[in-house]
Amino acid sequence: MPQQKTALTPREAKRVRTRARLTESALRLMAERGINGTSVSEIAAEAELANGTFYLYFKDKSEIVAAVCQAVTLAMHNEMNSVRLSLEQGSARVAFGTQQFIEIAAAEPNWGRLLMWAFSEFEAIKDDVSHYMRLDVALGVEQGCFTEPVDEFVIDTMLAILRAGINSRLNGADVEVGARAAEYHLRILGMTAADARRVRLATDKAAERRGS
Amino acid sequence: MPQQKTALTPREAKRVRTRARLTESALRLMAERGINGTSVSEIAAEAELANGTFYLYFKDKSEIVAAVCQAVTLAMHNEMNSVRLSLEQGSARVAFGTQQFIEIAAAEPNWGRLLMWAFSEFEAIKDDVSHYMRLDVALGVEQGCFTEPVDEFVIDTMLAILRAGINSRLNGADVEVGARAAEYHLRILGMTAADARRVRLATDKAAERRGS
DNA sequence: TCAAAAAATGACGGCTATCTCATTATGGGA
DNA sequence: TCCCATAATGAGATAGCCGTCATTTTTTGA
Repeated sequence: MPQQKTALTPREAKRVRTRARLTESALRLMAERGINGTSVSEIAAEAELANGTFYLYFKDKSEIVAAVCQAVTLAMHNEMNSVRLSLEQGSARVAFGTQQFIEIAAAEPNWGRLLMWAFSEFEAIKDDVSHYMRLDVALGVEQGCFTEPVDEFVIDTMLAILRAGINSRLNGADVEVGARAAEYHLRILGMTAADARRVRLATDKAAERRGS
Repeated sequence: MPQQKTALTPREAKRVRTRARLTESALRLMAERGINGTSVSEIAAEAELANGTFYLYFKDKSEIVAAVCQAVTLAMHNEMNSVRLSLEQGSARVAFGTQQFIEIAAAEPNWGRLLMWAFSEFEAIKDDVSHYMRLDVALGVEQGCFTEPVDEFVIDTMLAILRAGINSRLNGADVEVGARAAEYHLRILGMTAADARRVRLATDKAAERRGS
């Protein structure tokens, strides 16, 4: 692969750095105080820039909100994709994805907390988060793992459970809520409680074997 | 029972009427634009009152928010309590409560929409909504209907599913999402899919027999 | 009928937020 | 070295909201 890593002029590099400082500041503040609870001037101050500088990098506040939310969900998915994609059963991918998503949110609380706020204050986040979930569910349906009819309501319900799991975990709940959320997902999709547990346990082992 | 219906002086009656106009206006606007998205002056204007009049009836905005949210959850619970309390099984109460709560929210969309906003913008609503849910779940546990350990996370998950159900229903989904949410609740609580369906169907019949 | 009490008014001060723009600082390269 | 494109600044224009209060209007009941 062509390594054009630093094909950036010094000027471009500075631009990239400053922009990153803004998004990182925005992430920190928004995770703590919420999206609506964070002002542009606060973001700029946190990045040690003047208010007006912000607008050289983002058209308005909604633009940085979208950028930060997208960056976070992308980072979270990247962090689990190699293992996730190595699993061949849709049911296993659902179980792993759910558990792992919650664990990453707990390990990187700023990501998790931003997500919690975004679920309330930035509707579009749901599309980003549910994207991979939909793929995994579709795979499982194709393979006949899931009997329940899979429609929008099922996805919404799964998202709601995922959210509850992240929230519990951020508030100090035990690791096992991830496992429970994963099993709940499988049960919602039509598997028996016993099968759900079996798949989840098997997935745990497989993931451990392949995990970093 | 002593009928002291109009033991109100004319002055008191006017006060009550004006206050009601304010809460009704607040409900309408907040259901439409959200709680944070509705200003005190808008509420006053909708009630055809001046801005300052609002503050003769409520200390501040948070006070009317609490009043409206409490009134709505109370009204919703009242609307289903007679049937709900006549059911003897905790599992039946959970099934009926869930389904009915969603149906009432759909039949009275302002109530439903306010609830949706409140879930995001007025945390305390969760206590009001989950209050009866907790009682019904506890009853079921006592009766041995539910095998799953019942802790905060189960309640949070159930609330999340309830919310997803109301939301779907308000967005035009079919009545059956209520039934599905009810069955999901029972499954989360440890019942098999088959048992959940059986209980839900039996509850439907019992409720129909006793329903108004 | 009419004075006193209660209800209602709406302009206003204080605050905070967004976004603009004339101006200044910086640093890359001819 | 020093010019100039680019980056950064921060005061200010505009707007919205909250909550107050001196004033006016309405209503009651003697």
